Amino acid sequence: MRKFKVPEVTIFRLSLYLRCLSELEEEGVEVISSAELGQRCGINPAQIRKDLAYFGEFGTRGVGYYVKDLKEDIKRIMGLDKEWEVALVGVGNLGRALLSYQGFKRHGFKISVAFDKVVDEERLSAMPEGCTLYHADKMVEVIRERKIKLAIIAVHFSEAQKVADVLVEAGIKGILNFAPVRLNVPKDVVVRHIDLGVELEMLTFFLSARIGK
Amino acid sequence: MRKFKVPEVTIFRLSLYLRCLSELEEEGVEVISSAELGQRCGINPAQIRKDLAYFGEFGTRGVGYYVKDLKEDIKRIMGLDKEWEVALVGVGNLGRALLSYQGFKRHGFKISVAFDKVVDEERLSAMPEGCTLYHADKMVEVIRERKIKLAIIAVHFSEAQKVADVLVEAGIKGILNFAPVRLNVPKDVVVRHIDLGVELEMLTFFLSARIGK
DNA sequence: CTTTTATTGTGAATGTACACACAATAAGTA
DNA sequence: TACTTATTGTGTGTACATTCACAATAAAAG
Ligand SMILES: NC(=O)c1ccc[n+]([C@@H]2O[C@H](COP(=O)([O-])OP(=O)(O)OC[C@H]3O[C@@H](n4cnc5c(N)ncnc54)[C@H](O)[C@@H]3O)[C@@H](O)[C@H]2O)c1
Ligand SMILES: NC(=O)c1ccc[n+]([C@@H]2O[C@H](COP(=O)([O-])OP(=O)(O)OC[C@H]3O[C@@H](n4cnc5c(N)ncnc54)[C@H](O)[C@@H]3O)[C@@H](O)[C@H]2O)c1
Repeated sequence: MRKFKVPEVTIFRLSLYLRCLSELEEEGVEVISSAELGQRCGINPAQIRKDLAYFGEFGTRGVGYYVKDLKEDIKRIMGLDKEWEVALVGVGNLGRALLSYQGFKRHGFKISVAFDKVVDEERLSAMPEGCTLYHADKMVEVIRERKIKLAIIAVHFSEAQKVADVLVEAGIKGILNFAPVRLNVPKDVVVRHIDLGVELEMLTFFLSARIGK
Repeated sequence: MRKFKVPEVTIFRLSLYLRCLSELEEEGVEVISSAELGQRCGINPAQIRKDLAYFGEFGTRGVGYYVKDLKEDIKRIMGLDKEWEVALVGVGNLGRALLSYQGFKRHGFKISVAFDKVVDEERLSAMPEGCTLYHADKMVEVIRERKIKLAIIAVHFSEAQKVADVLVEAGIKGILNFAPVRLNVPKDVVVRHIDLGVELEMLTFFLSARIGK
């Protein structure tokens, strides 16, 4: 599909461009130059053009980019031209917050199944419309059956690797992991870590360096 | 303080090394080579040595690094040799999950005050021991009084920039932002964004690219 | 149809990060 | 003390990412 290797930061930025384009569309802007777009999302215009160039030519010289078209193009590039079902594992404090998060929908994601090793009234009552809670034993069966490819891990860190292994067995290909552990998975499975400890520590580094300077 | 510019990824990795060293210490390992440490956290040994070299010489040639010492050194480098108080703004679904998160303590962070524009029984009952909930109007006053420098933003995205402005006024120097908005702050304030939408979209890109290939 | 204008797409230059490979050196051993 | 061994700290080359700068070109104006 792709001819050349695309840097990971480029994908990250495409996602930013997409959000920005959605906002522009809502504001009724129809055409935008890389210069203006760059201003809005704090990125060098040449960078934007280079990023897009990995995937083709989307602009019109002398004019700029048609907001609606570029948005559709980036969505297609990122595989966002369809809805993605997501499986959530771990319906604890964090899991319940994620279940109630409305932001996923806007991006085209839907948590349609959740798993926990405890299935009680407290957890069942946290399930929103259109999402079913299963016991963790059902993971492989349900995920295979529904052909779900994306999962979120929100269990205690001591369980995270075990859960990841089961998810891989069930055919999951992308994992968003909130547990503070680097997961070990086959290389056809992509993992992204969200690590609050690390993020806060990076903040204190910059603060200390600044104050100490 | 620092002579040369340190890359951001280096800081990120220091935090990983730190976690790994804590684990090693618990396992009773006293000395470790960059080769072994690299193996454990999936990073090239030369990279580890380069990262450390930004800040001095911590190892012993022919031997390796003393786990306890290196851990203390990295903690000091990152400003983690003291406890940091953190202010949380927004005690909604996400905010409550964060309040109940035990992981912060291990890193030396403590959410000691929380703010919301709604102060009701539901939110008050979510406050753990040692953390007080105030009305959002009190932000500047309380944060100044307690000299808090770190804050977490967990309010609706439409409120995030306003909240950030108030936090800056109150003297906050580091912000962890969960709202899907790029915050505008003075350049002596550091912001880290946690953006679930972007993370999930990056996953779908890699999945689509792989499936389409 | 030709000229002007604006803005893309991209080669080349610069800057940054990574990995290799080895000299420097500390500790252990004879 | 001299020799051996292990492993760090770092100079150097390579790969990757960003920015600059401009030729290519589409649309608008004359
Ligand atoms: N709470 C937060 O704000 C927060 C923030 C960042 C990271 N995290 C991380 O997210 C993870 C979850 O945090 P939490 O606060 O929700 O914890 P929690 O203890 O409230 O919830 C964990 C849930 O996972 C379930 N579980 C445990 N093992 C399981 C298994 N093998 N299979 C299925 N379900 C299982 C438990 O029954 C529980 O419902 C932890 O690793 C934590 O470090 C939490
Ligand atoms: N819920 C999640 O799992 C999740 C995940 C990722 C990101 N986010 C983001 O985190 C933010 C919070 O999400 P949530 O689900 O907790 O929303 P929420 O609506 O449950 O909570 C928001 C809270 O902020 C308070 N608030 C609003 N404006 C305020 C202000 N100006 N000052 C003080 N308090 C204010 C509200 O009273 C409410 O208690 C959102 O921006 C969301 O996009 C949430």
